[in-house]
Amino acid sequence: MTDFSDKKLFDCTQCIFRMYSCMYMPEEEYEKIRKTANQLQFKKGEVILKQGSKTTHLLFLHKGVIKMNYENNAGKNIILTIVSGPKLLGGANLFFKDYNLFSIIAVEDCDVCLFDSKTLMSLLAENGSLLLTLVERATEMFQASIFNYISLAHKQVNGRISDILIYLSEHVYKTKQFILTLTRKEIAEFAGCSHENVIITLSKFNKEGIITINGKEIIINDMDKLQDISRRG
Amino acid sequence: MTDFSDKKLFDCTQCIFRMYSCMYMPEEEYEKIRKTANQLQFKKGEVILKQGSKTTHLLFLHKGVIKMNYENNAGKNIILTIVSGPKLLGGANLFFKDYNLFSIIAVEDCDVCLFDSKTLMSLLAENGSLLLTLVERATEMFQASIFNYISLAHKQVNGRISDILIYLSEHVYKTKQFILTLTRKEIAEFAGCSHENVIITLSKFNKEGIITINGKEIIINDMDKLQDISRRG
DNA sequence: CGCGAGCTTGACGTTGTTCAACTAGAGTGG
DNA sequence: CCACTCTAGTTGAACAACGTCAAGCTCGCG
Repeated sequence: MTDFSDKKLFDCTQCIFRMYSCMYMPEEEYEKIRKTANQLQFKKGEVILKQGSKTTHLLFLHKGVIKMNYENNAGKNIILTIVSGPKLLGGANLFFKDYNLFSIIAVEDCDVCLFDSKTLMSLLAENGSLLLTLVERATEMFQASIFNYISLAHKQVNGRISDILIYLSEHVYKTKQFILTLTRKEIAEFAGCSHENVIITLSKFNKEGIITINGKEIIINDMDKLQDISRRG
Repeated sequence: MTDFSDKKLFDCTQCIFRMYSCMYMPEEEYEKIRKTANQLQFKKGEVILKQGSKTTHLLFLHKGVIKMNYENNAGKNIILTIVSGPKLLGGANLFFKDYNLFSIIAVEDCDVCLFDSKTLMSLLAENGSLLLTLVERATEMFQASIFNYISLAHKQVNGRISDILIYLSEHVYKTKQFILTLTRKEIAEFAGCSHENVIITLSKFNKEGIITINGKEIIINDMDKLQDISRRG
């Protein structure tokens, strides 16, 4: 984690969070929030918000990829979702609990802004339109979570891995040819199966020509077939 | 579905939704919402909100038990969660999409109030504190959904059925001895397994004395053991 | 009485986990 | 510069978990 305190890592005038805010509140009001902001850079693997800690901050992910990780009481890791910036995070916790239900961990190097949630909430209580917008954005992860849930509940590993490949391609890396920054073990934690099973399934897809694997690089050759496998389960 | 139009089925002054509302807005404002309200009774099995239909209403469940049901494109039903009143529902969809992501179906006879969402939203935009409260209540289902997701992802059927029994006992029927209004098939759709497997697991728990089954009635004898099975997966 | 829906049980095959062994690459220290 | 270790990836075999199928059972209802 790197903190440059007074120095600004990224330009606040370009910030999407600011854009939302200033649609609904005067610049001076936004300044109150911005003053509580803390620009940070996280390296791959670093914990941004820790499960169980107090929810003192709302988090805006400018750039990079994170995983939402839940560690159960048996010490097993479960990946709830993978998200790439720019996106508002942590609102999930904000409306529920005074502690984080899960950890947010950098999967790639990330640029992040932390906002003091108390200041923000007090402003939001007086500005319903902004709150509505933020709630809409912040709860996006829940929708992803529900569809993951459906995928896990009624599909076997073939279908789940297909779902994950499609999701990564469309929502995280935003291209059909990407460098997989997740390990096989992490994919297993996302798919809810053993890492051996991930390997077997991926190399099966590779042999069948649906995808091409070059080390860490994955190319999706036949998106239709992948979607077909996903549909069948 | 029964609609008495002018007649009032239940007393609005006792309504929890009204209680929330009037904490933050004058009675006259609340009256605007109440005028759009539609008191309805649904019988077991009736669809209250249909998946895919427009989200024109927010739903307040006064009394009864409902299931949130997702039908996938293969025609399979998946139960996202089971909820008993009094509870605010449909907020989930409200903040995402202009159509319902899933159906809400009565599992027991239900007393329900439907509110026009446009009227409500316009009032909410000017009343952040109420909105915050509603968001907190309405998004409760997401938290349940996440924990179901975790349960499904990394537990086998023993653990999942335990989770469901604990959940039903603590959050739906609110007692350790209850009449199961769900069929074995519905439990299977909730747990993500075959209905035969539900039966086998339940009768195993019965033989081991953890629960007692008398037809539709279930008594949880050993909650600790159930929680232990849930923990181990 | 007969019918259908929900429930139950056992046999059997498929799917997925676990375990163990092996390979390759990256980092470390003598 | 090489041996050592650690991590990630890979593969196959044995075994357990789970779904599917088929049959029979009970209960409520027309």
